[in-house]
Amino acid sequence: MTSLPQHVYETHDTLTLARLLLGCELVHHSPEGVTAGIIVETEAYLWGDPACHAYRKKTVRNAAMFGPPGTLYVYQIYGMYHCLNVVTGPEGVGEAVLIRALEPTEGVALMGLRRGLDPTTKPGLRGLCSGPGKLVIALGIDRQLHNFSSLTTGPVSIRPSRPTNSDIITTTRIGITQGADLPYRFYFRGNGFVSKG
DNA sequence: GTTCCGATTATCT
DNA sequence: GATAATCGGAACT
Repeated sequence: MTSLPQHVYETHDTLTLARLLLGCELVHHSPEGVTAGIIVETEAYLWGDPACHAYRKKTVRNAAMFGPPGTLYVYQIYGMYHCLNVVTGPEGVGEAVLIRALEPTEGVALMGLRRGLDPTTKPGLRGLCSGPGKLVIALGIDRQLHNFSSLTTGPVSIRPSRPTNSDIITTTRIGITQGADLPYRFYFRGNGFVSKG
């Protein structure tokens, strides 16, 4: 239950945290049970970065990004899915790390239930959390409940874990057109739970 | 006021 | 590989 202390979020910049969070375990203590997985893929969104939601101005949607580091930023994407971010950078500065994929460690059955996996066409453990929208569903993350939630005091937390692989690959980010050339995506080499690559 | 388009995914061909 | 599903900002008129 030893989760990352608040000062970890406060004393590292966004790009450092994007790499530091790899290998840590994202845990959600929900009423239905505990679900968790090791973070194996992240992306950084920085101040002044055209792909960052906080690039233009503070809105109702991106308000959580301007909160203190260690806050959750959950937003709806494509009108039907959600993405989970760890807010980074000083309060008032809109930066965050997008969690793109997890290697499931706890509550696998519950995750499968939430994903509505058909046993006959089950994608298996690998497809359970191998994408930002998928892991939000699998962990039971709800924007109403968890946007603005603190990773240090709330139901969703991050704790240090064994490094599944210390070999980190750096590439460009996925699914964006602005700032597409920036090397802000990080993932473990050879890890089968990464969304792509 | 209206149109366009995404930090995606499942389900086709 | 292509596309539908679906909605709130942003960028227009």
